[in-house]
Amino acid sequence: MGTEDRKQRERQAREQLFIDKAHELIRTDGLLALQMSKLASACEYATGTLYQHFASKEDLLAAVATRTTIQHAERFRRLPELPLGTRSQMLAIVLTDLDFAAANPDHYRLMQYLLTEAVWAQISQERREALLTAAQPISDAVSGVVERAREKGDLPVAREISAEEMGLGPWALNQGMQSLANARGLLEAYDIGQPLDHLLRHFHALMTGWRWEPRVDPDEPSVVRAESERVRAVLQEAFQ
Amino acid sequence: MGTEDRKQRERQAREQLFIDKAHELIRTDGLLALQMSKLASACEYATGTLYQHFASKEDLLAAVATRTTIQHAERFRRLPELPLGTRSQMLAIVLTDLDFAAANPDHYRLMQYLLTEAVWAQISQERREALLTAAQPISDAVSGVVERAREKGDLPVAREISAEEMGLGPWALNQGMQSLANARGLLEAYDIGQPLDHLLRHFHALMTGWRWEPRVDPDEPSVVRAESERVRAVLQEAFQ
DNA sequence: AACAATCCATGAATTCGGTTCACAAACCGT
DNA sequence: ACGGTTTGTGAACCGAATTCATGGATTGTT
Repeated sequence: MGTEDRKQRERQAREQLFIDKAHELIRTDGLLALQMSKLASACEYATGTLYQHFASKEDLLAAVATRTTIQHAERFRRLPELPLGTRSQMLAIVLTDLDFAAANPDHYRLMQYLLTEAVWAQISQERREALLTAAQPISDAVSGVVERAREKGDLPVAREISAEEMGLGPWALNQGMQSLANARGLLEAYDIGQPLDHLLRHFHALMTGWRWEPRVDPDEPSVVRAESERVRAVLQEAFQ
Repeated sequence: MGTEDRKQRERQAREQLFIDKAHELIRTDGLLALQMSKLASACEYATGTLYQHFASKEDLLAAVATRTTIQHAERFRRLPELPLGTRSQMLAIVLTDLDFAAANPDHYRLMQYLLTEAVWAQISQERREALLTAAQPISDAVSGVVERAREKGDLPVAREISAEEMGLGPWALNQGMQSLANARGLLEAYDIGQPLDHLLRHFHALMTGWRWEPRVDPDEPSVVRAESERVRAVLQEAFQ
């Protein structure tokens, strides 16, 4: 039935419009200022129409986060092809994430908000799964690099730890640093600047601690910086 | 003026009552369920009275978090006296934090919520500072251990990184793992269990990567477990 | 002790914004 | 063209945070 298809497409397009506009409004006015009625009228629809697409405001926010996550995840798909050793590929993941966070400062904040238990509970099962699924390629990329590193002998296979659990280390380090960096005033209060530069050094310490070869010494900032530059150049090259 | 003093004390006591009761209500019914009017009547006061103490609900929550943080911070004060090497003292910090998080599952969630930009903005300057100040001893404990380790030669002094910035690594790792562990369904979706056990292994990898002596090999779970047991025993001994 | 002035607890009223729903318009097949 | 159904509308609803006019308690004064 052709008409059915068209309606489905139109519905889809409208949902996209809502999500894009919401993202835009969040970018300009902040998460706090987003109001369902304002969003609706900005899209030239009635408030009720929003609720034909999203079960709640949190649900809408989850949809926004999902969309952004899908775009983000896209960058990881071609990672294994890069002309980089496994350890540098892992660094490439962290750098990609870092750059993405810098370009989308709201995204981490939004994710942090959504993953708060109180908020998470307000999101429909369906959207929660969609969000997790969207993030899957990122997790897969991490596990994939770990597996390849183990196969190639770059990374000793430690007992009782899966590739996913290995990847949890850099993931948590990254996540934690983003949270801390985003909490306005927190790190400043402790005289800590440039948290994200330090993230890279701690990342190398972590990798070296697991004996992931070839080692990069976290002690020497210039070495760490040079390796980041090298990997960034490869990423730049590969992705236009 | 004695009467003034008494009134101050009573006011203080009432504020404490509000904070304690709020903490209790959060423990039993969850953060989501906390209502200002319910809290007020649970304390046998009118709603408006709450607002003589707290500028907003977020302000109240910050006060709850501050109180808990002060209790938590207390545990770090006597840390330098412990009969442990510097690296084990650092582990002691992580373990203390871990145990505290296990005993106060709401605290991390509450902190995560409060540090969300949207929420943070709702808290009065005063309370924000109080919360940061309350956490200061923890940060001091971390920096202190790093400094002592450097002095004793357990930890090489890396270039361009302060003691605070060194401590940022384990802090971020810890924080990130807590966030991930708290996001219901997130780690399960990626087949990761026991995230906090893995935290300890990654912690040792990080420390070893910075060449903090004496090394503990993250590869061997039994070694990691044994070291945790040893340090836990010392903590147990010291703090009754 | 009586009185005025001040303070401050009270809880009903206000406000705000997310969510619902009765109605109407648009759409569909006959 | 017409009945039936689906979909969009936005005013009304509702819950919960916050405010504020009120009155009772407390303090200071004569």
